[in-house]
Amino acid sequence: MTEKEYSRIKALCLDRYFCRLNPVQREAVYTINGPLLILAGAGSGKTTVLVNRVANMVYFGNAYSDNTGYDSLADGDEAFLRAYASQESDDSDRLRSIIARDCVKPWNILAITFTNKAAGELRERLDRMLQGAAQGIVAATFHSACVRILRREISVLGYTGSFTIYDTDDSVRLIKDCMKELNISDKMLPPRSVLSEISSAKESSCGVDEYARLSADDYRRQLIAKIYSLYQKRLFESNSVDFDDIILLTVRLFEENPDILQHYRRLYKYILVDEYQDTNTIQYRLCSLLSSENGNICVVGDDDQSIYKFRGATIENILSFEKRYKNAVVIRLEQNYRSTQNILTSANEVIKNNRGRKGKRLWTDLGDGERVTVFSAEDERSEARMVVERILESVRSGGRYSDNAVLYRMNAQSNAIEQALIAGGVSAYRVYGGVKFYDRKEVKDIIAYLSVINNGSDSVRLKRIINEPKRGIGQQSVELLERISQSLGESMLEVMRTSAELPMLQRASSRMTEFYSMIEALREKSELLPLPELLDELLEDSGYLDMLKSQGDEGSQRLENINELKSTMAKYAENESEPSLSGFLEEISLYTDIDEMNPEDDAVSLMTIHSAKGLEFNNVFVVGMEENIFPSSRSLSEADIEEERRLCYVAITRARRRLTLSHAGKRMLFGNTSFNPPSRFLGELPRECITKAGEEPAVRSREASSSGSGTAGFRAAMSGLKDKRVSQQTQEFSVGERVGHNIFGEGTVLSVMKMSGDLLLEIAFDRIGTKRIMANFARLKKL
DNA sequence: ATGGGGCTGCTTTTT
DNA sequence: GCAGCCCCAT
Repeated sequence: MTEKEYSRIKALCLDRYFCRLNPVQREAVYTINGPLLILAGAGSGKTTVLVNRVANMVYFGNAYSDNTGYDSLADGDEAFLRAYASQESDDSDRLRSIIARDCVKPWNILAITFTNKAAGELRERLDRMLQGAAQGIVAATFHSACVRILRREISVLGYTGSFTIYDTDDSVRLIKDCMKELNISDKMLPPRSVLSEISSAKESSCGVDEYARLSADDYRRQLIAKIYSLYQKRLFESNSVDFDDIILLTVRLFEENPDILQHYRRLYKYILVDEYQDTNTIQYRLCSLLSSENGNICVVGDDDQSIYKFRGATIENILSFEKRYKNAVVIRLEQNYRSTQNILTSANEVIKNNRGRKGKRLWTDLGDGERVTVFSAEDERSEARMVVERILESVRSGGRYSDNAVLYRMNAQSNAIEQALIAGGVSAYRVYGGVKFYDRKEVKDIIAYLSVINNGSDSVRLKRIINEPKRGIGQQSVELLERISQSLGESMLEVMRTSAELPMLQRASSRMTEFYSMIEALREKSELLPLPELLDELLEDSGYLDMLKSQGDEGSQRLENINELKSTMAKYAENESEPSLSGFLEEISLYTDIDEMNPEDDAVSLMTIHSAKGLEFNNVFVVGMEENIFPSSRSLSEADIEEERRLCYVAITRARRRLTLSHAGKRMLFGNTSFNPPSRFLGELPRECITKAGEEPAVRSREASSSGSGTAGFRAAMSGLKDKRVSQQTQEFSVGERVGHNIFGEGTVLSVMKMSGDLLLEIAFDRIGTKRIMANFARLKKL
């Protein structure tokens, strides 16, 4: 057999093996070495490609491109290959044994995703496709992959392996403490914004020293630099890391320890990154550290679905992949297997208005399908009623509740929909997001107890429970205790143990040693008892159970939540080969409730568009398509608007068969009413794909304006201003009066209030909706 | 040390 | 419109 012929037959065999894929998908599957960028449009079968590509790596290795051995085929092999290619044989094991070359070992593959859910799905599909051969492949989130590395290696950075992972709430508490210690008022500098500043510094791999260096001429940044530095010191003393540290410390570990880096480079020879458009600078750096030697990095993403810029994601990573990796292969998956053409054309037309994109057009062979409905409602209540009617209609004609999803820009919008569902007799719905299970106070308290048992240095969580339930260790004592602990360089728990010997703590010492003994006893039990039993002991010994029992109905509700935590624990203990307290804490600290989504239960899904990414539904409603809502009133720059538009693109492409977009002329939100014109995105939909419906004319509804609104100056003038109750008339402007503004156009005054020598007006502009502005600043004209 | 009342604040949020 | 947080009064 000639080499050419062998190569041809071999390709036919592989094509047959991967016959469920389209040719472009197969190309991606065959490209296993070197940098590869897969631009995967929504619904283009990206996970299928990833799974098949891994299968190809493990089963066939370089078979596709490696032609060696064509001249030394065993007797019958050639006939077999021809038979296999023409579907006369199904013996893929034999195919493998003939053509496979340098197969990749499963444990040399690291697949990184963003959510636990995506990681779980990937793992499951790999298992299904590869069966036992998938053993050893690491499919994990960025965070869990890094935690795994840190647990082994972090001692070289001075932490110990049992470190605690702080969530946002813990971090804010710690920031507050630091600010108090530094005498920085939280009025001037809100702790949350300090945290987000520190977080974005970490996301662009900017450490404490570098941050301080870059802050020389900015007072605010100087303050933050001080807080950042103390915050980091306290984290270290508590043997704790925050979410961003997980990645940052891993990168630092690699950069400062070439031998460790070398080890992981040899381990993870093949790296796959899903949702690459959502990676931030530090994640990029991590990937490039790991892959720069082998160059085997495959990233999958869709620049049009990048919606997490506000969390530090930089679309640059995907846009400049080809520049960073010179020999990168780029493959575009544009065939969509999810939606009808009307939906896809709508999505294409909307996203076309963005400038910074790679450019692609989704298509399908599923046919045009129904037109997209654009519904105009009078207010949010009738909008919600319309949604419910249509859901009921779809269920009446044979659909399931779970075929339906209602998507909105922000969680606060869920209420109106929920009310209407209840009113319409639909109890089969589930609201995702909002208050999360692990955010509940009692759950956090119990987790704090467990954290202290696991890591005695964890001072933030110790402080959370030291007097919960009340045991007479008040704020005064805690502050004293903390100061002593800091000056002695010992953990608070340790100081409590020896409190009897410290004159300053004499008064509270018996209660402190008692608390110490309780924790110590529980720690000993934690080494002997199964986790759920440890939890029982904890509830008993700490007095938490008694406290809840005395709280009546609310207490028993809380106890129920704790029991739910207990069953999560039991489940964990069952599934894990070596269950441990620290393992459990780690798992739940990296867990969110959208992971809970259960395709089994037949319920309407209510969620933000952000949470809907990656999901699909037959029948999708996007409500609140209004200026100032979607796009949000906070998005003023063109870049912000583009991100909103991508969000709109994500929303549209969730729909498989039917899509309804709606807006309300009048909406009650956060306790006041606003009149907003339809979203500009509605105006970008192609006429031939939509049907208009609804209760026009809503109050003051006009054509969507597509012009950008506002300027940096106005943004500055408006930021930080808060609306207080609707107030009485003042001498200059009165409610109901018509006014003109040189940028926003004409509008009606909704409310007026005095504010620092000026007037804060709330005005419903005809063209761009309700805005709050300062009268003097805005140079309003009376009409 | 604790409990209640008023004031603030508020997109989105993979981990 | 609501919840969480801070402060104050007890």
